[in-house]
Amino acid sequence: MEGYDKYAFEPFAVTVDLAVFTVRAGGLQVLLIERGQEPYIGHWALPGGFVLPQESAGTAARRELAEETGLSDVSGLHLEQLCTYSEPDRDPRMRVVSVAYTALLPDPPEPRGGGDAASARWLAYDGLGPLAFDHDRILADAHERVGAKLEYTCLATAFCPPEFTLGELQQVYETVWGTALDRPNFRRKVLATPGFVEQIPGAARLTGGRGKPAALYRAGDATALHPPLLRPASAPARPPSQSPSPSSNPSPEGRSS
Amino acid sequence: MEGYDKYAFEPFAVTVDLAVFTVRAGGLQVLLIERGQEPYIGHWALPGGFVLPQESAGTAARRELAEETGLSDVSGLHLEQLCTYSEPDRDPRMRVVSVAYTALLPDPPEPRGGGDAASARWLAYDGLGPLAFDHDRILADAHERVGAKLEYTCLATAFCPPEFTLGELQQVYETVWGTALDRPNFRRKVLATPGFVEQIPGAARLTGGRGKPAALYRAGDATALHPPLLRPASAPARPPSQSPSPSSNPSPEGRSS
DNA sequence: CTATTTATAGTCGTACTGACCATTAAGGGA
DNA sequence: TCCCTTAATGGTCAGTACGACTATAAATAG
Repeated sequence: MEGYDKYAFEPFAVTVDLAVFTVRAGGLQVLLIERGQEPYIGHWALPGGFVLPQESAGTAARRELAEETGLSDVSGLHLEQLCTYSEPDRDPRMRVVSVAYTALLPDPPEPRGGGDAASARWLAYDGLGPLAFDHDRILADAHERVGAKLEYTCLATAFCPPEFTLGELQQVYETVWGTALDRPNFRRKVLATPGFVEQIPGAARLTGGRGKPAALYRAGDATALHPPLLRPASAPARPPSQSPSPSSNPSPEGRSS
Repeated sequence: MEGYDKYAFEPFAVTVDLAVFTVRAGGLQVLLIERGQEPYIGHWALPGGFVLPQESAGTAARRELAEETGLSDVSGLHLEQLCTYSEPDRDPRMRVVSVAYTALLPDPPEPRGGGDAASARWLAYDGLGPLAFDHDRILADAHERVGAKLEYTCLATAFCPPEFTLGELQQVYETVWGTALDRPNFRRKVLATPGFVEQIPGAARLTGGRGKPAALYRAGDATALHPPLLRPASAPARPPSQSPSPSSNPSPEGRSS
């Protein structure tokens, strides 16, 4: 911070990029926009935009989240700073430093074309083609972060609507991790963690028609999971197959995919 | 990323700030510089500086680390991006977005006055007065991050010299967490984790004169701790008393201390 | 009515952990 | 020299957590 007058500094453009996840149709989906201009015209990219002069990056991220999803109230959603990407050549047009955020949505609406998004859509995380800029890497980092936070926080309820069954909560874990979990054991663990979920007395939901009705739960007030709910060491292969996260090294520097 | 021509954007200055920790004299110490000009003249601040036009934030952080510590080779040191701080008013002079990094050093030298640091010094983490800008918050976030990563990674060896005893390794945990740990249990846990440490055959070190000589160990090649080594729920009070982390909310937005 | 599906309840053995106790090997002081 | 202190090391034991598994209940599909 010393030496404002000793070092010349170059102005940077500062943007936010959003990796917005949801669990729908039994799979993990990501909100993406299709680029309508060069560079990377026709490629999918993460939604995002410039940080305005009077707002913080977090404020900008929440504003963009509202614009891109079309949701009128995004104040209750989970939004978390992921990492900042600053490779000098990550945007061929100019020097852009981007602060990436991750958001989790329960049961999202189809995105409207509002904001500056040409055409925003929910796409399955698996089998995504190459994204624009370094967004492959950002998305992989975001996926890894979300998967890790499911282990030791109560974050999974952020993917669920206000009332949910334990089966739906388990599907969140299975979808993000790409692994199958033992249902009785999962249930035992969740219920043994105070404040993770609380049962709604007398309520039950028919599970898509078949099977015994499941009790409904609300998110509790706990935020941490002690002890954590660790994902199995090796993924025992689940129906919606999951590509293993390509970023084994979480360091954000050193490469621009 | 769409709409470069629709939104006007204001240029930002982009800097890096470093929270550099070491364990010395039985306490946690931080590398700080004393500000020689307004604002916050006379206050202590985290070392840092501008990101240069042709470098990434990570490159800038490593360059600043070498300049401020006076170390000739910082390539092997642990350096990790922490968070980006972007409150519009965090620097009264201009709009500065700062990418914060955390570094861990074993047995560091006294900092020379090189680089642009007026006077850099190692200060005890406990009992620090208010720092310049929002550096109190950055430092608290860094401390919390380091403490958390000790739980589920093998990061603790980054605080230790190439050869160390298990007692020294335990002191790292106790110093960062501010809690006392049971020595036999700690030993059992560390040795039961494959690749955490490996014994140097036949080597032993006299522990400051008194007591049985301790075996020497090297850092292993493992990076993760499965299962994790969780810190005790409540801190059972250790000699170097530790101020509980003032940032219970890890979100980096919303306030500028 | 029967098979199927899903939720829920419980069992059992292993692994891990926290709280201890015991032994070994060094130095310091009377 | 003998004994005490200090620190490393080795071990026990019980409680908890967890993975694998079996069993029962309550709904629908045919």
